[in-house]
Amino acid sequence: MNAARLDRTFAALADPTRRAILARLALGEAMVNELAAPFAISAPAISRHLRVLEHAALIVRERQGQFRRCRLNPQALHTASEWLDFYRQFWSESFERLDAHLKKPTTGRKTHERRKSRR
Amino acid sequence: MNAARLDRTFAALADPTRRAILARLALGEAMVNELAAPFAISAPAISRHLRVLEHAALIVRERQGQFRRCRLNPQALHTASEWLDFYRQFWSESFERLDAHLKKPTTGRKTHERRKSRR
DNA sequence: CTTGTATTTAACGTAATTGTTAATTAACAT
DNA sequence: ATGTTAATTAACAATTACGTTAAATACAAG
Repeated sequence: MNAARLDRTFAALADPTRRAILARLALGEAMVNELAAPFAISAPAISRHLRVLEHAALIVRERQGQFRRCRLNPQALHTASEWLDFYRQFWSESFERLDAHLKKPTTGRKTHERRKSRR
Repeated sequence: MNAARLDRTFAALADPTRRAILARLALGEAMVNELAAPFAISAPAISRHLRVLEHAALIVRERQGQFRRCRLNPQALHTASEWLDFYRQFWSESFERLDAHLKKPTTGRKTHERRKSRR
C-alpha cells in the first residue's frame, strides 16, 4: 500500500551509487563529504543522491556544525522488504518445483537443500 | 553483486503499474490483453512495461498461438530480497531501540543508546 | 570581518522513461 | 486471399533523472 512511497523507495534503490551510500551507512553514520569520498562524481551529484535517499525516507540527516550527519533509516527498507515478502512464496514454490524436477529423473538422491519457507 | 542487474530489478519495481502487473501474475499466468485490461493506458504502454519486467527477469513470456503467456519469474525478486536482507539487522536493531525506549521512559536512563560500530 | 570548508541550489545538457497514435508482424478464421 | 485479433515496433512529445560547473548559503576560525 501507499504506491507513491514504494515508488520512491524502489527508485532510490535502483542506482548503484545510492546503494553504495546505503552500504557505507550500514557501517555507521557519516558526514556528506565522507560519503562522497569514494566516488568519482561531483559533490552536487552526491548531494542530490542524498536528497533522493532522504525523500525516500531511506536516510535521515541532521546539521552538526558545518557538517551534516547522515544515518540509515531502516523504516523504508522494511516497507520495501515487506512488499517483496509477499512474493517469497513464489520463489520457494519454484525451488520446490526445481527440487522435484531434479529428484525425478534419477532415483532418490538429495540433490538440493530445500529452501525453508521463512520467517 | 551484479549492480546492473539490481538496477534493473529495482527500477522495474519502482512503477505502480508494473507492481500491479506482478501482483496480477502472482494470482496465476495471464495473457497480455488480460494483464492490460485493468489499466487505462494503451496496449503499447503495457507492452513496454512487460518488456521492462522481462528485461529485469521478473517475468518470462512465451508465444502461445497469437497470444503471449506471461508468468512470474521469482528469481529476480529473490535477488532483490536478498539484497534487502542484509539490512534487516538494522531495522530489527531500531525496533529494539524503540522497544527499550518505550519500556524505560520514566526511570533513570542514559539519554541515547550509542550505535554500535558493527562489522 | 575576511577567509576557508561543507554543503546545497541554480542553470544547463543529455539520456532514459512513460505515454501517445499509426503502422507492422503473427496467427487464426472464413 | 481477406479480414480480425493479439501484440509489438516506429515515431514522436513530455517528464524525469543524473551529471556537470558556477554561485549561494551556513558555519568555523583566524
